[in-house]
Amino acid sequence: MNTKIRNTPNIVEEIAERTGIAVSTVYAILADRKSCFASRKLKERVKKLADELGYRPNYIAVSLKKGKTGTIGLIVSDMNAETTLGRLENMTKIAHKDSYHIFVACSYNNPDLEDELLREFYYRMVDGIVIAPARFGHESKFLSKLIELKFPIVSVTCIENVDIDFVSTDYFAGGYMAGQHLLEMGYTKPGFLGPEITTTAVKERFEGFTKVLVDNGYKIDDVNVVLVRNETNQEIEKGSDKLLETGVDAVFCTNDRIALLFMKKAIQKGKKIPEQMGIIGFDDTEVGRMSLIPLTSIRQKLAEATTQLYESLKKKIQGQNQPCKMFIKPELIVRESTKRR
Amino acid sequence: MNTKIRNTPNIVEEIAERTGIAVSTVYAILADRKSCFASRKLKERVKKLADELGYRPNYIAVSLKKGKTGTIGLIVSDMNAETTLGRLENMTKIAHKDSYHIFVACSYNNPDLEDELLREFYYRMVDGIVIAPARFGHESKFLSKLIELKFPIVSVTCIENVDIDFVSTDYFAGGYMAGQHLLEMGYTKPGFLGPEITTTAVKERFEGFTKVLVDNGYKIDDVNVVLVRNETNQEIEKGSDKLLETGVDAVFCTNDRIALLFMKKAIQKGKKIPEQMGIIGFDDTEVGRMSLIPLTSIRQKLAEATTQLYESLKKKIQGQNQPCKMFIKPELIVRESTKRR
DNA sequence: CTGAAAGCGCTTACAG
DNA sequence: CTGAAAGCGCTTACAG
Repeated sequence: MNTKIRNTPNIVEEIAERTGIAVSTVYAILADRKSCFASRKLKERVKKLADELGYRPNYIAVSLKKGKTGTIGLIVSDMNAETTLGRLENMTKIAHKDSYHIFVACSYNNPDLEDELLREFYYRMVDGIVIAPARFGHESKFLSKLIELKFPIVSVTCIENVDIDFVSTDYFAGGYMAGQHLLEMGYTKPGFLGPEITTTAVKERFEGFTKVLVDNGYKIDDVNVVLVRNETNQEIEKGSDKLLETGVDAVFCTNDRIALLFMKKAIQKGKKIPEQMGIIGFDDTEVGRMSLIPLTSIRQKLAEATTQLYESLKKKIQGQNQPCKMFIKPELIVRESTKRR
Repeated sequence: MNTKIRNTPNIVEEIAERTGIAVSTVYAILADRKSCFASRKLKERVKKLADELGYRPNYIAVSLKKGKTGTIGLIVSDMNAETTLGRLENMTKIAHKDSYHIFVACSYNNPDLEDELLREFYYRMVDGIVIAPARFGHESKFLSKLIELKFPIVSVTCIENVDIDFVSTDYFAGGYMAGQHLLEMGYTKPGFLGPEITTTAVKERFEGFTKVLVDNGYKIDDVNVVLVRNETNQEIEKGSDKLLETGVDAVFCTNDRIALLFMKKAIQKGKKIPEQMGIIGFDDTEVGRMSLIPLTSIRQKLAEATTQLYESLKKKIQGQNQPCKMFIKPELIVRESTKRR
């Protein structure tokens, strides 16, 4: 009975045969095991043969033996945002130092797909998972199950009703900073433009923004707010028109793209920027930086957040499960679009 | 002698014990093997137990057995470009349909790091590799070795002196289309702005561009060309000034970012766009689309290219090694920055 | 139809 | 110091 169906010729066996030593000795030599006292000459011969025959240690076999795959799964929620690429870059860079490799998959904000991806990563035996959660519908059963199993998993945002560790941008602080900056620049009728408030990240931007206005003597009713149904250009442009009609002299938009579309509309209506209209976005993306009138924005500290997140995940993988719920304040990047003074 | 050091309790063994059947029968049931004629009741009991005990098939063990890991390594050359994210998105999406998962790593255009990443992917037993090659210095020994070994690997660009299969944008055609468009719009003094020509992708853009001008009666010497040392804002702005001084009335830039920086300079110098100055970029990125004066550009057909590349790779993984060297024509996207007529 | 056995390519503990 | 053996968790071919 020979059930041996090799995918490749076994090079280690061949080396053992050719040199007349045991297979396990070959392994010992190739792994530079210190308890291996083969002669220097023999060691060299083995290594040379290995090189000639194109030997590569089978990482899969090692993984099976060690119970660790040296692999981290990253689930992002969309593939458009510059922040996604930033997170990915930071994560691969940091993790590579510890010889981790990164699987990437995207949920497209679809909770069902997210659930499936979590399952797949889990079955593929990744050592840990970093998730940028889908925006809606987090009754994800599998996510809860992973947490219950104490599987190493961390999130880039806080998830409502789910006890997951996270390192998130402090969106409330971001909204507060945006509003404060507009007031400091001397604008007196600040407005808000964004999508309907269905996510915590947007809700907190909004609440931070209104908070600073209230702190400065505004009444909530005095603040002009336009929420658009979705973030298509068309909807945003309609929303911009609507907000412009209210007579605002400054606006905080929930992201840079929305801010730039608003800017275009404002200019079309004859507004001078920043003199007659201050505009501030969120995320500090290249579109804002490259704009003919460079955009003031709130920058998330992605590198710092990713590092913290990674360290937390690494500890979990190593079996130390310290809770980690952390918010990181973003920073204000002042550019032309708000420089009234 | 007990060398059994489990990482986890073996759930399959436990199920076998509890139900009084053999381990291999449990596997047969869990895999829904058709040659398995256990009673329906037994099957259900086994599956329920598996569920309760949190059984997951160990993908690593399966991989070891099958000699395939269901994994593709993607090496990108930088983490800034929108095209990188586009490729990544397309690749994960397509590959996921065949249950492949994607490892992502970045060479940062560093050939040594690229070499290392190729090695790592190879050792990690990925089934295939997709590479966006580092821009310079392709004497990469390991890449050549992989090709020699007929390891499944494909590239997003043609690599000089390396016999690798690829699906690339036809940059020459792109340059040609750009020049043709400027002429058709009635511009008469077209110029070129880009980095020093050290890569094929830039060289071909340039050659396509000059070709169409020559085809239309221009002499090479009549074409104003400014090449900048590197792509920092500062260098590009200096280059823009220099090109503006030559009296060009239109310019083809090797990418959208350069085009927008040039646009800003041209506007500062009082040029009306597109009336007095036509500007065309490359890559059709969001910065160009979102610009106050939307940018005409050349769009790479990334989705199509990635699909072709994936299909070629898949065949290689399956053992059919058909050569695949393919150029895909990009498309012209006309926006405001060249609409003179 | 069921189940014991061999094997995927390694590592580890241990007998000689 | 070397090497045979057992095991990681699965699958496959085959004996009963």
